[in-house]
Amino acid sequence: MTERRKPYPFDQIEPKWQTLWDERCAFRAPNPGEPDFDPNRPKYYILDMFPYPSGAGLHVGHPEGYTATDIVARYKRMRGFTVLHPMGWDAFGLPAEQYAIRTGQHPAITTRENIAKFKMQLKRIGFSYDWDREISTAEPDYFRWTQWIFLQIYNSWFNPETNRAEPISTYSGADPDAVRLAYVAEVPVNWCPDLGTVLANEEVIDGKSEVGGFPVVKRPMRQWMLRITAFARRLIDELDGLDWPDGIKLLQRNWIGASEGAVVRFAVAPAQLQAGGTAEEIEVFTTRPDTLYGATYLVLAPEHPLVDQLTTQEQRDAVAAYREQVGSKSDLERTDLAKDKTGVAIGAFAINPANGERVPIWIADYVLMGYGTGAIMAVPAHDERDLEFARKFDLPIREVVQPTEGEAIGFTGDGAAINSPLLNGLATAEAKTKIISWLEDNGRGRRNIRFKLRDWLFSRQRYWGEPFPIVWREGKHEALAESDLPLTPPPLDDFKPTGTGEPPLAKARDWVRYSEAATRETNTMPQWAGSCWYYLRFCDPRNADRFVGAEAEHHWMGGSQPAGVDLYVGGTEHAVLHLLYARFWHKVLFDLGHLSKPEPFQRLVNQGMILGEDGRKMSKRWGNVVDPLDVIAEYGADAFRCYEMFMGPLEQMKPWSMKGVEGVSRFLARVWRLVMEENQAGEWVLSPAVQDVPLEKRQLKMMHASIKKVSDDIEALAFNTAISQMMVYVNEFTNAPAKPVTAMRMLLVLLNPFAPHLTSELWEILNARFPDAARDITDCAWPLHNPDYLIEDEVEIVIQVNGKLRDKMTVAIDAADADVEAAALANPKVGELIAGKTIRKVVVVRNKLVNVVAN
RNA sequence: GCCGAUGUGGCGAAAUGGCAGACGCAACGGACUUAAAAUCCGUUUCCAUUAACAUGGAGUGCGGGUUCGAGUCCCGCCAUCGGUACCA
Repeated sequence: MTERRKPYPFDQIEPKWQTLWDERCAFRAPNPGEPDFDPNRPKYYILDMFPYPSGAGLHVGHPEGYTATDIVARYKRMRGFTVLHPMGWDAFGLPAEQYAIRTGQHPAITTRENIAKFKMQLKRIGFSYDWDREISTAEPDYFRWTQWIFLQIYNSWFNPETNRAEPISTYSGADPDAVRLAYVAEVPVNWCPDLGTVLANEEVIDGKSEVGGFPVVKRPMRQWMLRITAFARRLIDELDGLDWPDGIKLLQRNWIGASEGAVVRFAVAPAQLQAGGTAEEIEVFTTRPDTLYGATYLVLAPEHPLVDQLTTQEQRDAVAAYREQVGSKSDLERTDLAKDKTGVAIGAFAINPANGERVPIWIADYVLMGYGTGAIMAVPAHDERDLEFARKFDLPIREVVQPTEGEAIGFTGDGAAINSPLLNGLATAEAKTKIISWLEDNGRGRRNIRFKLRDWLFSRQRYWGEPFPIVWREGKHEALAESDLPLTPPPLDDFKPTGTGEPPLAKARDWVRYSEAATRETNTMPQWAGSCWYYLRFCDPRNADRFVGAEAEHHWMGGSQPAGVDLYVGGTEHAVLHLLYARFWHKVLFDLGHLSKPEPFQRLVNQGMILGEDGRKMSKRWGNVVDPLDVIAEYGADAFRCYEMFMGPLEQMKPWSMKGVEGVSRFLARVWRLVMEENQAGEWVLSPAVQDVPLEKRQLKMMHASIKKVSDDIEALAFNTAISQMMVYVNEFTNAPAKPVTAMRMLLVLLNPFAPHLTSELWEILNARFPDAARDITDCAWPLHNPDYLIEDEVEIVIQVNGKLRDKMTVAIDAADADVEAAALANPKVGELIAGKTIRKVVVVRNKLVNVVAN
């Protein structure tokens, strides 16, 4: 097969300019204090979600967001901003470790190879990253500071008085370890017996391991936790000022899940207290304290600590059996299969504080230990789950809320209180307020807000991650000194899980032994750790003394806006976890005085997924993965970039189409041929049609309309319509006998952020013949449109009769409404249509239309 | 179940409440060519009427509503996709 002739010589142009940009460090962003730093230029920080460098390399989905940010970066530079546009690698992580387990290849080696491949691919697309700022989370120079930040968190606590993180030294209580933001707890983790390891939540799908599909069970283990729940309120409230999609804000709010309600204390019926038991009351959390009179039984989570004390002799065996049964259930069984309610009464009773009634206490696995107080008051008449449970076990159901219409039993909305002496007749909102006051006055409860958000399980039993800068001495943890950082993982030949749940680092006996009396922590941090603060390191990536220099941080992350990164683009898959974790770390560091602003990412945009040509998700399995390098080899990087943006709105999911790439490639070739032509020898030379001549009126209009449209569209990230406009621009000039050099230059400038190689080359060629402009197109200032050129003296307006289009006419711009109305009524078609009818109204919209209403 | 997004030609898509389908793909026709590719020009929502220029009607998932006028705003459905799931 002979190679098809290239529509224009992108295969020569693109490497040429990529090399030049590299040599000139064309996209270097100087920091304050550096010689070429210009304090008069405003800063603009444009960030991509950096990739995990997998073995498969990039597919065309990755560069979608990267292309969008690159266009904005190039555009903002031309608008006079100093743009920080960096790229790096989220280099710790499971796939490299799994690969190591299979092949014995050290993860550091595969990671290095994968990074090299990713970087080469990105460079071939012509992105304007400041490669001097490249970072990798797996390099000691980087993870040293990840460990340092962990120590900041470890050495802090959340002071509820000030609502801020503070150094642990300001805590006056007896046991600082009980309030640290990083703490150790025995918590249930995802234990996968077949893999012999603990899995992160994100590695568990439908109760089975992502790798291999083996069952996963909950098992309590000693784990490091981060106290993110202390920041729940702020993480919700401080979303308000951010320029994020509403859907993402909502997702985060729901994930954090604030519920307003009350804690109610139920006294345990005295005779029921067992020998040695001290529990006198049970705290429940409810969002419907107004239904207190309808609480006909209590349910505790099976793991609730009071269960042992409260269970009566007769019920011991049944309770033990039930707890055994629940404990052995996998997640899958407890959620998916176990929709059917189960539970067992423990024999004890409690007193409903509202009416003094004795109500039975049950345990059931539909009540979760991890939420609220791990105990509920069941109001079967007004809660679906309680109703189902009560019906199954024949427990009493009392209606206490009357809906405006319909059946009270099973009604969970707001209504009027009934059968509730203190509250009768009150609407739900008032009833809640009143009963809470009553509870508070009587010492039986208080107003309370609970969050769904759980503390962050921060340790992994893995090799390829940041080791904790912690040692254990006599069963107690203590921090390493900052001077001991970075703490590098030990070299290890055998990365396999131990099978016992003990981390692989435990195999490095010498490394683990810190001193005679102390041993190192052997857990490692999760992959999220490195990505929690990489945007900060980009501000000052080579700083050896601090995680980020104060001046650099202030410059790039400060400013007049509420937060630092001006534009952050990435996929929705990180809408919750990454963005929440990063905000949390940022707030801790902010509270401790290390940062200028409380929020990291001011403006967030999610790019939509690119599907395969068959409309399915791109995957090896379907064989529909497209490699950017293949596209670039055939059509060039500029066509690749433009097509990625021309496909449709950035946020939308859309399928790939090679035919579409071809179309965009034809457009770029037309741009090339506006300026170039082939001579007899088949060489491309500057076309003689390009002349220094004035523009015709309609050409001037086209030029200025395009400046306006392309500028507005880039600001709005509507790249597809910006490209459409440039296509129209090119079509306008394609058949013009002379191509005015002004118009050609203008087109190149507008197109430059999208197709930087092609436009750089043509700019250079034009400069050889018309040498009165900037030497390099990247030095050009972005143009401003002149609205005067967009004004017409005449305008075509639409004539409607009863809202239907009937005819058109041309009138003078801004013609008086009365004149337009008269002209419309004089129109023969209108006359025909309104014959015999009465004109009720004539609507005239200036320069748009006239609508005659008649019947 | 709950939350969110989306629904417009054969396809990707455009449209501050004011000419629905810009721009591109595909298809078809023409020019150039010995021929093809490439390039350039044109047609292309559907239905009906007409020899033809053309004319009429319908049309943005479905049903209502607001308005002189609705793809766009409001109410109620349906479908697809994504997230989440006993959170009291």
